Parts: sequence; C-alpha cells; structure tokens
Amino acid sequence: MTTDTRSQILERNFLAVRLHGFQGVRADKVVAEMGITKGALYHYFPSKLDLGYAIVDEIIAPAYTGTWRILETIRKEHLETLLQIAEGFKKRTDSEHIRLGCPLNNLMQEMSPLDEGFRIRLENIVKSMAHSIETGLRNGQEVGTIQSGASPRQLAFFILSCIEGSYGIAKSAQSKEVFDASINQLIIFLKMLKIK
Amino acid sequence: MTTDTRSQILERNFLAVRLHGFQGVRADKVVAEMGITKGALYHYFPSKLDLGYAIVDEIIAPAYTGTWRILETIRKEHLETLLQIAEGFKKRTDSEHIRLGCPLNNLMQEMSPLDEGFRIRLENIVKSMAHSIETGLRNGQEVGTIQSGASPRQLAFFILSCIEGSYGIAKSAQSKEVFDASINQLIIFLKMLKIK
DNA sequence: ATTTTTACATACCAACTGGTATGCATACAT
DNA sequence: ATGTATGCATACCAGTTGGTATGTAAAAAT
Repeated sequence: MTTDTRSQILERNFLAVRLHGFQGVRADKVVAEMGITKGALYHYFPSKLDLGYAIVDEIIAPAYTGTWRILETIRKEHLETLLQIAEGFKKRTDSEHIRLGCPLNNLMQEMSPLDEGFRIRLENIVKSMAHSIETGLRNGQEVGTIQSGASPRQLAFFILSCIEGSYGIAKSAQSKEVFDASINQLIIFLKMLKIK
Repeated sequence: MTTDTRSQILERNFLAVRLHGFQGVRADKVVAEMGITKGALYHYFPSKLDLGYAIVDEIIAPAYTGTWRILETIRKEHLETLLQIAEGFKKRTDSEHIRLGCPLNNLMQEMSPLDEGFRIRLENIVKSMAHSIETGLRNGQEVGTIQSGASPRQLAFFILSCIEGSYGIAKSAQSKEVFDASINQLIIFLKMLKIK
C-alpha cells in the first residue's frame, strides 16, 4: 500500500527526532533501518525540512490539540475535566517519555529560533492548546464553578508552562518521580480555583 | 593573555549553542568569526564535547546555581526572597532571552538523552537549584512564615518547572508577554503560601 | 644562552551530509 | 497492447564535519 511506507517513514523519523533532535536526525539512516533506501525517502518528501514539517503537521499537532479540545465543548465540570487531563499526563507518561521528553517542547526549543516554518507550526499548536484551556476556564467562571479572580489567559499559559517544564526538568533528572511531583503540585493549585 | 582567548572561545560558542544547539554549532566557524583558527580552538579544547562541557561548567552552572543559593543562607523573609527572584526573572529576561530560550533548558532538552556527560552536569545544576529552593521553603515553614501543608521538595520542582516551561512556551510564541503572564501567575500562587 | 613550553596558524583528511540523476519493475489508464 | 505514472533501488556528488599533523614565533624556564 502506498500510504503505508510513507507513514512508516514519518513514524520512524518522529521517533528519531525525539531522540536526536531534528538537526541530529539522519533520515537516510532511519529509513535504512526500515530496510528501504533514500530513494523511497526522497520519493515521498522533497527535502528533510519537508519531512520535519510533515512530522509536526501529521503526528504532533493532532495529538496535542486533541488532548485539550474537549474543554471547549463541555457545558459543566470544566475544572474537573482539566484535572482529569492533568491526571492523564501522569498516567500516560512512561519512562520513555521521561527519557526523551515532550516532542513538542523538544522541537520548540531546538527549532523555533532556527526555522520560521517550524516556529509557526509549533506556535499554532501552543496557541490552540492555550485557547482550549482559556475557553474552558472562562466558561467555568461563567457557570460559577471556577473562581472569577484569575485571568483565564494567564492561567492557560501558566498551566502549559508547568506541564512542559515538568517534562524538561524530569528529563534531565530522568525521574518519573520528579515529573509526578511537579504535576501533583499543579493539581493542588488547580483545585484551589474551585468554588465549592 | 592566555586566558583571554580561551574565555572568548567559550563565550562565543556559548552564544552559538544558544542559537543552534550543541549539535548545530560549528565551533571552527565560530572561532573564525573571532579572527582565529581551528588551531587555537583545539589547542584549548581537546574536542567539541569538551568545549561543550566547559560551557556548562564554567558559564551556565555558576550563573544558575548562584541565582538561588541565597535562599539557603537567609534566616527570614524566605518567601519574599523567592518572590524577588521570580520578579528578577521578569526584569532580566529581554527579547534575546525570549528568542533564544533558557540555555539550561535548551541543553537539557537536546543533550540529556544523547550524552551522559551533559546529562549529569545539567542534572546537577537542577538539583542544586531545587535544593536551594527546598531549603528556603523548609526554613520558612520552620520559622512560621510559610504554610506548612505543602511539600518543599515538590514545590521546588514545581517552581523550576514553571520557570523553565515559561521560557519554552514564550520561545515558540516569541512573546515576552506570554512569559510575563506565566511568571505572574506563579507569583500569585507563591503569595498564597504566605502566613499573614 | 639554550632548552622547553605556550599559543596559535596552516594544510590536510576521512567520514559524513543532504540531495540528485538515473534505472527499472509494477500498476494503472487509455 | 501500449503509454504513463507510481514506488522504489542504485550510484553518484559536492560541501561540510570534527579532527590531526606539522610548523613556528614568542614567552618562560633552566
């Protein structure tokens, strides 16, 4: 099947980017480990940069924006849903995640100052997530379950910063315990926003 | 002067690492822009990796650990000092910092999974900062100015995660406003820890 | 005064980089 | 049946990479 090879190339290179960074990836070596050659690689992607963009557009962006989008649609329990998402990060973050870090965070750090195509794409992912959180918090304030003093926009960036930062700190320490400690403190803080 | 050339090589390559990442740095091009050649570079540093280690040991580590160390020595106003440090991040973070991100965070993300020598060094910096914060918070609890419910260790990782994450999020957005929003929320949270 | 060490410059190199040009078997369209 | 597009493999390439070997003027040690 035609789409199979292409998506395999994408998936394998996504893993390689997580380990080596985009600049560190040798895409031809990655496909060689799949048993295919550069011919296939450059058949599907005109350049390494296009491969990188495809990884962001087709793998990273959907996964990240999808996690938070539900906050925009629900009519009640906004804070509880937010807490569940935070708990979800703890649950689905395994040792490989700790070792390799958050793919979004990694690419933002590496590529934002180097390539505008990457930067715009990654910024849009962050904007989308921040918008979902902000909307959820604002709606929660409007239905009267979330304290109205706090700024939803400011809180959205704060929450994302904590999560991305937790991946970063845990990555250097290679410690899931450190990650959980930080996320747990975030959860404690978020619970303070609740109106009982 | 012998130490002058060496420290210039260090400083210039530190800037280059901030922009391109360690893997992306071409150390010979960096020194060429200084008007010297590879000969000088490899005279002072046996390899590129050793140059990278020296950047961490001699530039990054002292700057970071020095920022927080005061928290270990003071006898009162622990929380106020912590808040001042947080405010300091806002003050001294200019547009170049936003564009290039936090050097520590950048290197952690890039090099932790790739090279154990880097990883250990960066982990030790984080550990040192976390220890200072933890000690400050614990002492504040003991003198009765900081709420005793919270875990100093957990809070320390949380605070560091927020700050590093704020750099990361702001870097992709290239926005000082985003950085300040996140730090401001951290400050609001920290003030909640105060016993009046 | 002579040796030794320091502080670089110059020239060179093998391995690797992202990428291209070409070939060719199969599938598909006409 | 025949032309054309697809899905790769093979071979090749110029530029770059981190690094070395050698040279040498000046400084420092003896």
